[in-house]
This record gives sequence, structure tokens and C-alpha cells, in this order.
Amino acid sequence: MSKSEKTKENLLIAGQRLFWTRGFSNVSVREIAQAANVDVALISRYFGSKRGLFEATLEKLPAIDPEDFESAEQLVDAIVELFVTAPRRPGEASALTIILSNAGDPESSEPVREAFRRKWGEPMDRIIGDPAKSALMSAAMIGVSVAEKVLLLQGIAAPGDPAYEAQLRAMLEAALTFELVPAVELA
Amino acid sequence: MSKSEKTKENLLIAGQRLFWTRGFSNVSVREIAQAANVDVALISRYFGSKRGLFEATLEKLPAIDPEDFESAEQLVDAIVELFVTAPRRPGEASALTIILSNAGDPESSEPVREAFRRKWGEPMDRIIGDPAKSALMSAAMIGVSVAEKVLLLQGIAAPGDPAYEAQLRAMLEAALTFELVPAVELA
DNA sequence: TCAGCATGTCAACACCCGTTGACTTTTTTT
DNA sequence: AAAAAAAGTCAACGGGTGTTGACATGCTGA
Repeated sequence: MSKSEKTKENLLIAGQRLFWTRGFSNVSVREIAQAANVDVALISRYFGSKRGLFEATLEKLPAIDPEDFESAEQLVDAIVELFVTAPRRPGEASALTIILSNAGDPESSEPVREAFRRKWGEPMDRIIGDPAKSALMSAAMIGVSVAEKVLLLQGIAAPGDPAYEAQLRAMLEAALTFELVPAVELA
Repeated sequence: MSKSEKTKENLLIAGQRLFWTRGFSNVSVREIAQAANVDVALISRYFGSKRGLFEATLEKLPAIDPEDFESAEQLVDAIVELFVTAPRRPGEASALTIILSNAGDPESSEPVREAFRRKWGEPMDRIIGDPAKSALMSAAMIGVSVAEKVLLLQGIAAPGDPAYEAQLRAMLEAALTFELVPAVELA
């Protein structure tokens, strides 16, 4: 790897960590440069602009590959891994945090939305077949994440709790079989 | 109403509209002042600071009163009204949008979280009895809102669709009866 | 060795931010 | 009508923002 490739990589890693947790507008280029041990000017040089670096980090998001799945049920495991297990590994932020921390900013929410659609939304639609159920599963994951990370609600099992993953899995399966429109009758 | 009360009111209305839709850090005091036809300096004068105005707008959020409910089931109607019907009235932003558009900003997410807890979270806990189910209902509403407003997912019935409200109601009722930990068995 | 390119450094740019204090205007009270 | 209080105006402050271009340094091939 050439020298410049190495500094590009450093900027990407630092940008990823900061952008993904605090959102585009809440992180400054100088802060990223300092975290990457690199001069600020190099961000504009190598990525064109702050936004360019942001979009480059989005490219590093893991994606769902429809080829890997034969049934919708198999998807649940992958989603739990992608949205819950992986983010807990050191250095890997939650994909959902990105969505949330950029929700209010029109400039950054658009590339985030596009990345989500391309990397997860469309593959999930393809696997599940029904866009409504696919959307509902996304909604379930997002809802729990917001409740846990933003509102800091008690009651939902803590992420450290071994029951947490099972609970999310159950919610996803419920979403998968949830009868949409008209409303279901419940006891 | 005295003259100053009127301009305070104008600032609150403008701040409400802008803060609640675009988030604290994505709105400038000059923009609010212009929208309220008022000088910028008056924000600091009347509310102490930008943050002071922000917190003052949060006080105008509608609240849930436990006195009004005898059963958890009655709550579903109120939540749908509060989070779905009311925001569609002109000038009233969604309470959920506030949560989302401030999720990435540590400074503003704290007062938002506090307001949420005081106005909705605790009353809901009181009515439902089980904090886990209460949290799950919040999560359901949030998830659907993010899917609809942020990710712009297709598949979930559009807000204009008469089926939309019934669908949300069904989701809330499902959350209310959803068996948490251990995972439920589904067909 | 020296030219040429790649890479990194630095200071400055124009701009926007929230906040402040001195000032003028308007309203109310004496 | 004069004095006092309230309300509003304006310019400037220090500081942070992303971006740029001139310059210095490093490395590489002729």
C-alpha cells in the first residue's frame, strides 16, 4: 500500500468512527484529521470535500447479499448479526446509529438513505418478496434501537443480557408473519 | 397580552416549527428570528440562550395524563392520536421527529430524552404497568415513523391511506400482548 | 546528482455561529 | 409634558466551519 493510500485509509477509519456515531454535521473535519494523525487539508485533497469523505465511509457499510439466502427465515439471523452482534465488536458502530444521527440533516440523510436502500433495503425486499414485511422488519429493528440507544428506555432487555438477542429475533419473526391490513384481532 | 409576551410567543412558534422538524443543531438563531419577524438578540434576552428557547418549545409538547385512562387498551387510541393524527394537522410537527432529528446531538438529545420520559414514558409506564411492554409500544411507534419519514420505505401503507391508522393500531396492540423473553414460537 | 512527481504542511480565505453591550425607539407612569 | 421603564435595534465580538493555494519536504526514476 502506498503512503497516500495509507493516509486515505486512516481518514476513512477515523471518519467512519466519528461520522457513524455522532452524525455528519456534529463532526468537524479538523477533528477527523486529528484523530487520523493527518493534516486537515488532505481531506479535501483526497476526498474532494467533507461530504466526499462521508460518502466514502458509507461505502464501507456491510451489505446483504440475496445470493446467500434461500428463505426469508434465514434472514433473521443475518439481520441480528448485522445490526446487533457486529456493532458490539470494538470499532464497529451500529448501522442504525448512522441512520439516526443523520435524521435531521437534509444534506447527510440523503446519502444515508441511498446507502440503506442499496445495501439492505433492496436485498431484503428481494429475499422476502413482500416489501411491506421487509419494511416492517426494518421498522422493528429501528424502533428497538432508538428505544435502547436514544431514549435509554428501561424494560427492554439490556444488550448485555443473553435474552436480548432472543427477544429481537422474536420481534423480527413476529414482523415477518405479522398480518398487515386489515388489522389483526388480538386477545 | 403585553408586547413582549407576543414576541416571545412568536419566537416559540417559529422555534417550535423549525426545531421540531430539523433538530436543534440544524437550525440557527438568525433563521428563527427571521421566521418570527423579530431581532436575533431577543432570543438571548428572553430565553437566555438558543438552548433555552429549545427547551421552552419542548414544554409545549402534549403530554399523556394517566388520570384519563383506566386500561392499557385505551392507551392505543391516545397514542395514535398523539403520534399520528395530531402531527398531520397543519403546524403541528410529529413528536417523533423531534426525537429523531436530535438523536446525533449530545447537547440537544438530553433535554429531548428528559421531555419524552416526563411527558410520555412515565405516564405510559404507569398506565400499562409493565415497563417492558410500555417500552415496546414506544419502540413500535418509533420504528414505523423512522421507516416512513427517514428511510422513506415503500410497503408500509402511506399516511394518507385509511389502512395506515388501522395498521399502526394493530402493531401497538401486538406490542401490548407481545410475549417478551423467552422468545415466542411462531408458525 | 538532479529533475520531477508525490505527499504533507501551513496560513489564510470567506463565511456562519451564538452572544453581548451600547444605543434608539416606544410605551407607560408620574 | 417630563421622567422612567420596557422593548427593540444594531454592530461587533470571539470562535468555529469547510476549503484553498502557496510552499516545503520526501521519494523515485533518469
